[in-house]
Amino acid sequence: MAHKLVIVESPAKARTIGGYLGQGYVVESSIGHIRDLPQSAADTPAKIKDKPWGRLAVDVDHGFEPYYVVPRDKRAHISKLKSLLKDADELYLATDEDREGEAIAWHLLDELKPKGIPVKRMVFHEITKPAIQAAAANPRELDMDLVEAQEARRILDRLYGYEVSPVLWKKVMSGLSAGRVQSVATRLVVDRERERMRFRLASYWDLEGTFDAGSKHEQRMFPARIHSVDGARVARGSDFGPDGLLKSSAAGKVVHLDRSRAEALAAGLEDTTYEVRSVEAKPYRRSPYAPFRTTTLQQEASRKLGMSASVTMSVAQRLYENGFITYMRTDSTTLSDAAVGAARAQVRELYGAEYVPDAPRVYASKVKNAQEAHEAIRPAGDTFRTPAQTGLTGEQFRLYELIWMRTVASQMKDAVGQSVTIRLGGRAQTPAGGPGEDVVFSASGRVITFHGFLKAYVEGTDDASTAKDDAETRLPALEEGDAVSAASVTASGHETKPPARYTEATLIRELEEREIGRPSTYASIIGTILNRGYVYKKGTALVPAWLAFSVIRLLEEHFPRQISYEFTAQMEDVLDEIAAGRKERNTELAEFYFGSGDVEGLKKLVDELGEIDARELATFPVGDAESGIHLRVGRYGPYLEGPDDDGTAFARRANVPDDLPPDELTVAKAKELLANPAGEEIALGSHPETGLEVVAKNGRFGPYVTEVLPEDAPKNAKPRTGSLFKSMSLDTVTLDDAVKLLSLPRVVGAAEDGEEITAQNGRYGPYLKKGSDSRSLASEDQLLSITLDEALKIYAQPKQRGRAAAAAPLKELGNDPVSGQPVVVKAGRFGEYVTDGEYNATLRKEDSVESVTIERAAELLAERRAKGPAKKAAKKGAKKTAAKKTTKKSAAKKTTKKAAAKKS
DNA sequence: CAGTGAGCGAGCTTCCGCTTGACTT
Repeated sequence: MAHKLVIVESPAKARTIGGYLGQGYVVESSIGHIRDLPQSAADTPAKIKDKPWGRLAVDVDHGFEPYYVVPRDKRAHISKLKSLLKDADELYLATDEDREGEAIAWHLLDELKPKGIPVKRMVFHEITKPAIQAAAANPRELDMDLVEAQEARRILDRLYGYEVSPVLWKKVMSGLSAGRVQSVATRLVVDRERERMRFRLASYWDLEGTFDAGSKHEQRMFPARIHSVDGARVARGSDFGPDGLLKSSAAGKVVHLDRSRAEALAAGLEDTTYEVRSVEAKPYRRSPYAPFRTTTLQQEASRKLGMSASVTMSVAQRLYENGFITYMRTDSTTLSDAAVGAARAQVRELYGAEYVPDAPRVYASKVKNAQEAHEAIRPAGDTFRTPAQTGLTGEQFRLYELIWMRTVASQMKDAVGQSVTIRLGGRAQTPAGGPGEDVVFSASGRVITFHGFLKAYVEGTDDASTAKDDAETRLPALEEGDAVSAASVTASGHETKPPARYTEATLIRELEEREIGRPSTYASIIGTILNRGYVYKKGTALVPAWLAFSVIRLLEEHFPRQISYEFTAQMEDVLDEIAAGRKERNTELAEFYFGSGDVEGLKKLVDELGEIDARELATFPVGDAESGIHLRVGRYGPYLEGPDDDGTAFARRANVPDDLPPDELTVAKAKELLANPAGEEIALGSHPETGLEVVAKNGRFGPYVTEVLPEDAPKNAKPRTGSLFKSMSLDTVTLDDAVKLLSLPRVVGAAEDGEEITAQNGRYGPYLKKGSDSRSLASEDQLLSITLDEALKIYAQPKQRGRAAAAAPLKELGNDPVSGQPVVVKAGRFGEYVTDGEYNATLRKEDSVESVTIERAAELLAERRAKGPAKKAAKKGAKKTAAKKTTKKSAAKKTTKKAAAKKS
């Protein structure tokens, strides 16, 4: 029997909706996007691979046409949808009503290609039976402007990521990445660390007193803090800037107490009695927090349950799939009518009718670019289950409880009370007993008379020193003119603190406020910058690695527009214009990529990067220039360079521990590190012949042994060194081993022509050397054991071309149909490959030595041949090769040439 | 960051946003 096929995005949603729509409908899910730009070279169709823009899969020269593929893991699912469509007499595309959802609907249409049946776009914002039935009855058309906006977003992100990342590979390190979102996230963390590094603390003092209101008062003792001296307010932390100086707004108006002044004042106040100068009472009122959206859930789960963003999301996913909560990736704080009713009913039941506001509370979204395709995150259903009724346990229980409490509290009355500020005045005495300064103390209190929502839910704080919303401080009921005595007055010192590092939760909140990233990606953004090594966690704090300083500096200097904090927000505005049909996708992409007017295009920036000095980029002064110390980010991590004992500039080096936060690398710390360079030295004993101390260390090229030269050795004398053999390790190496290693290079003997043959270890392993003629050895042990006879035998052989003893083929396949040459599979430096003697072709991911046949090999070789001979390919491939070789140095010429070639 | 001689077969890394997979006893 024919049915109507409804496609939504999520399987869990499909199940629920299926129940609401009933017979005649088949509800399936797309499981998110079904097509995308190819993610890697392996997924890129052969027909576009060789195009100049093949790597991008976007034809930048012809209308930015994207080339989409169905990812491997989605193919089976697409087949399933197609077969369901065969028996359908109507297709409803019911993906989310936002930019991405509209695009998914269009991709479904374009991929499934329904024939001769009506196709409708169905949208809803809450999953309740009436909402779904109404949506099915009132479909609309696909909004192609919205789809265009999504494509623009997708293509822009691709161009940004896939053009800028390779710049980093060339200039900083292979495998790095840049992107619209991750780079700004990294920049936030780096900028915060820079603030901390620039920060200078200020110290200031004040007086804290405990006062006694007298026996009439039930609440007798209360604390107060100094407020002013002779009418001038006493400086507090917020009066100081990050430079450690009083802010200009405070200068001249406040009095900055130092220790001696504060202590003198305290002493002068010993016998003082005070009078109440003023009592100021203000009503206190607090409204409930909005129901959870993705970011606020992540923050509270972090503060209260100690869950990382990714753990929170996976626990929430399980709750969602099992029908306990609504969808967890949302930027909306809206509750459906049913949810509001359920929350209010629950409030009445649990706390009583006096806690239920007269009218339901409505929460408008605070998020500017909110797409509002879903509800807030709340308990599922038309009536809420209490946590105890769910039968949940562990993390799921705790997260459900959090969501439930927050939702219920959001439909409760305000908390009300009073806040009171009391000022007490008294006169200090000078040491001589004369009248000193007039001193005012201030005490503040808060009393909550009706807790309202706070009874159910109090938001956590990121900073332990911040008072929670339900914190109360009671003060005695004093009146102006009352006399008060001090039980104690003490001077206390304080220091300003640098701005705190971001945590996962606070970084996510910052990104959301700046409209960067989406609910489905917040958790993974953190994962990306951690995985790339840009940032690491110290406790819950996110600390930037020096690598991030290098990368961000490059981006700031060469891609200022793209890395700006405003970039995404501006992009969102443009996308909205495209969605509204007021701007063109291609015009905007062209401006971004090729530039226009004042806007410099991305392509030009990338093409003209030749002059970037990678060394300069990775060098950071420690302290000011006078310190003579700088930090370098090398391939093996950060290291310091500073003056050696003779004062030679930057001659001494030392590693920087991986876990030393950048703001802790002070000049003093750097000097300490430079004074104790290198890693651990393992003393092996003294050399039986030279008497010199022999040590083993880990170095740039791996573990090695070396001698320690005496203090009085000539300055240019160099200690002998030798790499450990692969069979040895630092833990087990003996003095005996070390002596042998230090004896290398070993003179094996003289050849017939009188030239000396030596055996030594080198970059490519053990080898023999006779003048400029070298031969590889099979094993390191031969360095110590090979005899002159054996060496001469090796030299009697003609020099091996290529890899020394050509390894035996892994498999013989037969003859190639084209060249007629025998084809074999071999293992090489870059993996397994097939060769016919002239051409070599690496096996692809889908191939294996076992599975490869002569037919497959012929195919690979034919592909390889099509690219031309290895050496002749130099013309076309030279630039490519150059690019790779220059990873460590400069790629100046290569990029500009490429630019010229592409322009034509 | 210890300084050590060749010649030779590359291909790939990467973006942001949607959404769940899962090879086993």
